[in-house]
Amino acid sequence: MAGIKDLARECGVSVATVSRALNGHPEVSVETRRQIQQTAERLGYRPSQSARALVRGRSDAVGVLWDSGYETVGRRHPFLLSLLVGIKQALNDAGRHLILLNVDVDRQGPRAYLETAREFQLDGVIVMGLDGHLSALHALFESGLPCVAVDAEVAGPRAGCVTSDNRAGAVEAVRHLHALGHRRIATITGPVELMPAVHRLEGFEQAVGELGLKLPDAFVQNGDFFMDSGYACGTRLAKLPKSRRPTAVFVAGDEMALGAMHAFADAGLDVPGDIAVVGFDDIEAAGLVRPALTTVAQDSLALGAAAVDTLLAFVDKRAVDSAEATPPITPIRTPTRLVIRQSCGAGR
Amino acid sequence: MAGIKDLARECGVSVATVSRALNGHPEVSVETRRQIQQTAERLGYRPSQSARALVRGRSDAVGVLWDSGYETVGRRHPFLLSLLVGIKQALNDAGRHLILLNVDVDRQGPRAYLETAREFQLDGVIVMGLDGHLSALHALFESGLPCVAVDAEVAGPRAGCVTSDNRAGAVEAVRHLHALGHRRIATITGPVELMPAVHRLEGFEQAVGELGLKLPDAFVQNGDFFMDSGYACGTRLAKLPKSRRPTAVFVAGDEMALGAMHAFADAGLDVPGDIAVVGFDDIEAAGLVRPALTTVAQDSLALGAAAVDTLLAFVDKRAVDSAEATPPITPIRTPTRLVIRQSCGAGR
DNA sequence: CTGAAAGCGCTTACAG
DNA sequence: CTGAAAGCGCTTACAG
Repeated sequence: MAGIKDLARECGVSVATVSRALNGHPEVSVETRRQIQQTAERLGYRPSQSARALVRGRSDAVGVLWDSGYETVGRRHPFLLSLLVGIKQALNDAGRHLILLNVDVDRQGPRAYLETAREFQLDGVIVMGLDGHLSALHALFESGLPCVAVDAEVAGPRAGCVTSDNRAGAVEAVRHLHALGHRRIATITGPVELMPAVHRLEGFEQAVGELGLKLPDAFVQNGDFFMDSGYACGTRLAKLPKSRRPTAVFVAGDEMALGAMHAFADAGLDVPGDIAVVGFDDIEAAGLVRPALTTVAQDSLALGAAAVDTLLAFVDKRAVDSAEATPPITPIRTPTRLVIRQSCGAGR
Repeated sequence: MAGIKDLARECGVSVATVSRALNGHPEVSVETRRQIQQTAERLGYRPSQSARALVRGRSDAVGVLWDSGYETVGRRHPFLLSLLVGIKQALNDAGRHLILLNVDVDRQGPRAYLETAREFQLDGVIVMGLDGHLSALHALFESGLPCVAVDAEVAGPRAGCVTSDNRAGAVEAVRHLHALGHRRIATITGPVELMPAVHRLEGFEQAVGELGLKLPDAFVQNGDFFMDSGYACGTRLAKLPKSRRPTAVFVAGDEMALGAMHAFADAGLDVPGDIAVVGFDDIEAAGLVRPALTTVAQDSLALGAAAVDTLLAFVDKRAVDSAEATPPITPIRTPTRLVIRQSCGAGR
């Protein structure tokens, strides 16, 4: 309610001095600053964010772009929601708020993301749960507005990417299965157009190669990260004659892993007795099912923090030489952690 | 990039006319409006939200307040995240964006919620996952700023409350168990200071009473909505001598229900053979465990929509007679739906 | 139906 | 160290 004028009058100084005092400018005398701060506290004064953003040309707010596709089926992708919590926490620590953008590219045209960001004078945008290849995103990344994509490769003058270390996570999972004695290890992949799915598959193949294991074609089944596809892939694996059936499966996502476990149960296979299962993500359900799912946990808090740190680094680095060629972006990689439960036969 | 001046120059009209045309004022000639709209489209013009908010005194944005307590353990409360999706969808339909507020009452003082809302000139605030008794919330609700709490009773001149019909949901669950032949039905409650927990317990007691069932003290076990408490309560029920043990349990939250199911398994009891279980919420894991959990589903999309509708109704009704006594608020109730799976012994 | 002008609440050169 | 003034990009009475 109280504006800067009221505060200035109350303190007997000009609005300029109030502004300086509250924004930490060094020229203000200690005494004056203290009085202004106290009075501001007493009156419950808060500067109008609109006025501030208008005059400064920036809002100190960060936008989060979040695929409507996943939204509609919200509960289907619990990892994204955990990630949102991680992002929010990190933004909180940075003293910023978060705007959840509602952008409909189909209706508002291909520049909608960028236009919306400008409309709010956002400091930057974090993109999650979106396929990085979308042309509408290109306009955003190439605009020079700071942006960070989670789990998607992007290019642009002030664009970055953060992701879990999916390759290393997959390698660790396979090695774990190998250490438990498994030699016939299959995988169920995510959709191969998505970066995390690709990296998890690469890690799987790398580890299998390094360990000198055979990899028949049937051992690579393609899913889409959702449970039903895991069930379908699991059914196909279960149908293999016993001598050619894997004794363990690395599944690139927990929801698919749970689907596969159901398929195995329905096919009369015991998990982990007949077939061991390791998932990826560590969604809540992983710890709630029985046998509990061994899985490669993503650290959503760390990932959110990495996204925010990366973004704010771009924000600070305003004076980028925009003529300079955009370098290929190396994604920041957050470590994963193997959570051993029962589905691999090791825990208890 | 392009401001209203550029657009005005391009169209050969004044900025006032541009503003009117784009804001749908009726005085603008059809021809002029069309030209302005097309040019705006072509230039990718978007009005500055800051300038707009500053001059209009409102931002067209809605804030969401979300307890940091739950955040820290984010994954622990999947229902809140589903609800957030519901809210976002509804706000999307209303053409508004959503600001996720980061407010630290401990650090910023008891008026922090309200001050933050004013700072952003929010149209209103939706509060979720917070105990409505917090004194810091009182200041918010009583301020006259439109606000809606989900699952908490509140009072204030422009304050509302939405919730699932927890009583009816509980009644339906108990009747379902009764129809399956159960006569010894216990419950595991949520924390009794929270409205949903209270209503679910009331619904349970009401149904048990109407059906003429006995309710020994041991049949009401108090949990806290989290899994471990469900396990503890389940263990206590399992330890009852068989003749005094319930044959069915209505659990006021899915996470506790899953905990209870584990307790029963560990005690050598078969679900649903020895004891049937019905949960509440329908979190993702409910459909992923085996036996799959029968549960009273909350409709998070409908609940989010109800919250937004209620809030926007307050926003439109600016001219409230603030002298008028604040009426007790009747919460809007969203219907629940019993999802029958295997844990109650009915499905398959 | 349209334009010129005031003003929303701030921040920031520019003087002193 | 402080103040008077300009200006950020809009909307809206007020005239015409």
